[in-house]
Amino acid sequence: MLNSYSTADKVLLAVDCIIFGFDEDGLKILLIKRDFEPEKGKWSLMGGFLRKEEVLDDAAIRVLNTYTGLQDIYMEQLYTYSEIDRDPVERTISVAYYALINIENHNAELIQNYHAKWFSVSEVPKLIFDHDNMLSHAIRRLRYRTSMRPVGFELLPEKFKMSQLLKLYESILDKQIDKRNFISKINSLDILIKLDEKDMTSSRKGSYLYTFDKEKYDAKLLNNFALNF
Amino acid sequence: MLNSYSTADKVLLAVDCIIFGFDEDGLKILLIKRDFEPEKGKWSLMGGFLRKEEVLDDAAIRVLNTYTGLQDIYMEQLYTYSEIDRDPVERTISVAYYALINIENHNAELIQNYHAKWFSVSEVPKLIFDHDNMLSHAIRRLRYRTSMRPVGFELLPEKFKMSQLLKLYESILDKQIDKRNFISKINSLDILIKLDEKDMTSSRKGSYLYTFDKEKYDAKLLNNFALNF
DNA sequence: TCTTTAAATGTTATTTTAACACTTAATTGT
DNA sequence: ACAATTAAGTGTTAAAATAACATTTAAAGA
Repeated sequence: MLNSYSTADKVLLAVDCIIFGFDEDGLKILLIKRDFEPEKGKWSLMGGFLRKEEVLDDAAIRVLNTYTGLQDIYMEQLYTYSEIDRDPVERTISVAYYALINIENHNAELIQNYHAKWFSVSEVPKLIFDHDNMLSHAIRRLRYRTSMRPVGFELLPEKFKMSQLLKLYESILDKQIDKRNFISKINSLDILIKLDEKDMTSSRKGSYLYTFDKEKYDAKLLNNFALNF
Repeated sequence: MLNSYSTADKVLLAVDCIIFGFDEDGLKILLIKRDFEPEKGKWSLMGGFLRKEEVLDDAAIRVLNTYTGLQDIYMEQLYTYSEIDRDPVERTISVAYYALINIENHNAELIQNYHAKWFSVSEVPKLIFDHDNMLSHAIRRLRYRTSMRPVGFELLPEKFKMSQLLKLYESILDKQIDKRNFISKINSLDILIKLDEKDMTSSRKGSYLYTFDKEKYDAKLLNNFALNF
């Protein structure tokens, strides 16, 4: 019988979070060293089980908050993974989410307690279970998102240099982008505010700082466009 | 405690299938009239519960096969829905899949047994639970897919007219497309084989039939491209 | 004042896209 | 037989977007 609630099997549902950050070294993800069996001591995404009275989005937020102390974070559901033996302990279905966070804003203490560490996406160690698979899926999704919607507000500090934004796009798309073409395309989106302020730390000339125009940025987030670098 | 398998809640996991088809009237979806409570008699997507020993993809395939008799169908996981009260009987998380099928190939008898019916996407009745939401999500996804990868092989009969392919694109994207521009773009993809055969049923002049070059089609399916109509 | 360093800035050729209308092949009706 | 009908088939051009490319500038430090 297809549709009997009472006889249907129940399963464990987990959420796992792929947490992206960005700093001067490029695109990073946050991993934790598992402190329980199985695979204790191995690197892993941050995860937890869904609770009965909780929706998946909230479970993902809770997991992220538990490990990083962060709230109000950009998250998106990625995919649901259900291979029978993906978790060797017990059949567990996992819904993956990815988050974009500003590395400067996270709670370093919490991260230390959980033995968490930022890794460059190009230098990620072998992860437990099917987390490698989730990560590569998340990177593909982030690349796609970057070509269809603006990115940066979630990952950069409030004030940033154009060269930082360029580097962010280059690390996400994993390719070189012509500086002049990049600037004119970004400017055509009309989502940046150029400040009078300069950052003098990185060059003698100094470079202007920018912020995102949050309203225009959010408007662009809603309507997909194609931005080809 | 975040990670205790033994104390974590278990939940019911369902799959629901959004089944797209295409005929002379345009893009359609297959719905069933529920023959059990709750919401008996209302229109609904096809669904079923995940079994303990089954992966989600297989559950979606099983549900589709049960209602249509079809096998070897193009399906993609869409999204996982977890609102607390989305199913009034019991907390149920549902993983939605969408399928593209050739209407001509389905098993009409099975569909009759289950009181299934094809609806034009523009004339879909109110659906149970959050199925309306799933459907609009699926349409968005299908539109996106259509702009990034070829579509048609899964939905059209083996031999088809160029005008059918055009109409398929127009119904998916819900807009008029210039015939000449369409043909030159489709030809530039190099996925069609023009047959010597003509279909004489629709016009005095007759129109050439085409098939997809399956190998080239599948190759394009893997690498996203942007096709702007 | 000369050197150094990253920042800032525009132009042009190429490619892609969008807009647009007439001819053709065959059948049907007179 | 020929005129009318119907959907099929076919190219050109203007506009827009993209990609390629190099020099100048502002300030600090030697």
